[in-house]
Amino acid sequence: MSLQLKLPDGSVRSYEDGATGLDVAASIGAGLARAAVAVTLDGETLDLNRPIDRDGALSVVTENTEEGRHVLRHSAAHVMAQAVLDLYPGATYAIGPPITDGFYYDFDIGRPFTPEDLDRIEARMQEIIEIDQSFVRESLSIDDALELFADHPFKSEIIRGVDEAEGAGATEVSIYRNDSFVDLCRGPHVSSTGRLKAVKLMRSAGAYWRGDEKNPQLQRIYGTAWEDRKALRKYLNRLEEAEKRDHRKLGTELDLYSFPSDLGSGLAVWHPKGGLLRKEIEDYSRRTHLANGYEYVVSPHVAKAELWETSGHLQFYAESMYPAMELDGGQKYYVKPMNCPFHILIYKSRSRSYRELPLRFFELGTVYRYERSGVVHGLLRARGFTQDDSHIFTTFEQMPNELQNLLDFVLMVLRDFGFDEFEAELSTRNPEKSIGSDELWDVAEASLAKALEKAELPYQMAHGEGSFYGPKIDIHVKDAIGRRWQLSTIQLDFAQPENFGLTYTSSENVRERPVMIHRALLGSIERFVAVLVEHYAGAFPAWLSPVQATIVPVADRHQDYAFEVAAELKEAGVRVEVDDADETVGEKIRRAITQKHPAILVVGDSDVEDRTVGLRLREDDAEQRGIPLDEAVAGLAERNAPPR
RNA sequence: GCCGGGUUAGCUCAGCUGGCAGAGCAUCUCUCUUGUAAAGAGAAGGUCAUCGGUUCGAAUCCGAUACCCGGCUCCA
Repeated sequence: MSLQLKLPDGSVRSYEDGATGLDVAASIGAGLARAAVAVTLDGETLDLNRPIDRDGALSVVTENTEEGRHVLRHSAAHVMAQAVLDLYPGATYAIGPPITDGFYYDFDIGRPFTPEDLDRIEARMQEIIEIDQSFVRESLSIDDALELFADHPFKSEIIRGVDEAEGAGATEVSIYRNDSFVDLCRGPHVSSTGRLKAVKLMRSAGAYWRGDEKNPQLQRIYGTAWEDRKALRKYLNRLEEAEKRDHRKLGTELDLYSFPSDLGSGLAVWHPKGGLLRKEIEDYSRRTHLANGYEYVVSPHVAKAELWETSGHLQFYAESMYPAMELDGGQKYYVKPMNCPFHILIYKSRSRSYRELPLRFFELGTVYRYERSGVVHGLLRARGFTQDDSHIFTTFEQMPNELQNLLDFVLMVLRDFGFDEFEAELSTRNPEKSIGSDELWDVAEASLAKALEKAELPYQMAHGEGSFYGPKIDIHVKDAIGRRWQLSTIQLDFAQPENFGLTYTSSENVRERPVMIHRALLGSIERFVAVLVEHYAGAFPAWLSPVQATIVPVADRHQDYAFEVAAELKEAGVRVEVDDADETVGEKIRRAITQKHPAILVVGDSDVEDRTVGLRLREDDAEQRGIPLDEAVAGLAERNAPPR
């Protein structure tokens, strides 16, 4: 009997019975065999040294692919657990999966790991790697496995979980041994520890068993593993680059905003430069909404408890709300965590006709949410923030078209801010807990999906992840260094129109219930600014730059002319600064560059005489001399114009 | 909220086992009058986060509080 394996290039090759993945890889090429860490057979990943027991489509997983690194990292996690169990008798281990860019393992050791512990563990791991122990797979019955892991309660719990989840069919689990270390594991693994060429432990942290804070807290160690030292170094450089772009750091360096501790956790103040950046974003937002059929509304920051009872927030959302203020003889008021009830009240302020729908109320609404103290994170997760929030009230029939237009609008806005890679997530009904008719949900989900397809937006389904009151789309952008950020959200709501008894009069003169769409495009201005700062590393497009041009007089005698140039630029709408400090030209240029100003104008003797400027643009990194002032002003004014 | 780490000048950070609080940059003053990434000199700047404790003596040790940072969502 021979084995028929179909390779990715479409060819079918025959192999001896009992051939392993490594044999197949070697038959294709020695280089491939060296780089191989596993194979996939009809989608199932197998160890390289596992005999292939059936015909199928086979491909070789190499170590420099995401899938291959997954295998490396999984094996590295085992080696780390082995090192910890070696070094700390009495420690017990929980789970250790590969994750994006690395791996972790959770331990119960009775105390936290210190940085010195990590050094020791990493050193021990190196020893294990150098010994080059083989990973050996075995299958065990559930009962045998329970016996083997009798001293390790977390493992036992997992085994019992496998037993229940897979029902009568699954009576076996697999384990992997290397030397005396044994771990419950589905695999696959590299053939031996020597394959781990670039492993580094990153940090330790507390983590709850199965992520649930009611469970005991374990000690987690995060590490990373790559196919070679070079790839590891590249990853570490990437982390460094991300750190340089950190919006909290750049916010201080560029004097945009700060988080005074006297204010309280999660609350920011915006300095003049940050204020300007923010104003540009807000102006753009108002402008484009007004140009796209939205009506601008304004609502207060507090409202009576009854409003939040009607909306259901006090019932479902109370722990994220700032506590009540009591006044007027016991009347309770809450600071708003959301803007929707106010827009609903505007809708309800008079009777509505089908002729006015869809109604689109837009507001830059500032809300306050009591985020748990451990999760606030600069502007990305704050306790007070302003949403570019809108609520659209539409008939059921109009909904598909409205969603289509909305999605186009979202993408236009995100593109205007310099994002061009998007990904969406469509969250659908959870039948266990949701309100509204099947028809409502089906049409809504189909409309969302159709809108995504028409906009040619790649999307993933998040089945059952919709909230109880409606399905939603979240839109993620990819930034300049490849990170994903969730920004926009479009959320259908079948509950609030019901809660507030919203109606409109149809063409047949009957009362109908509108559908409500919540949506925020930038998300929150705060979070959006944070993402912009990190995306551009502080070097914003000219239209968003707080300072659009710096004028550098060469000597004191050029200052009058410098201010004249500044006045002309200001006249043309350019945000300009004159750096008249008692410093050298080089120093002033350096300051402007460090502050990421998009244009620097140097003026000296010849410029005063000829009414010209020396111009240095951020992207050119070289100066042009003797540009006529009129030309420079017109050029800068044009370059600084917002996208619309 | 929980686990761990942290908070020293506007910023970045030194300050060892308790014994007179420091540097660089920024700021201010003076000199220099400058043509594309840091001119020179001097000065000023601190309740060592806050409150309490231990001690002859606390930035340093202990406790509480506030704030910050890393995690707690990748599932054998």
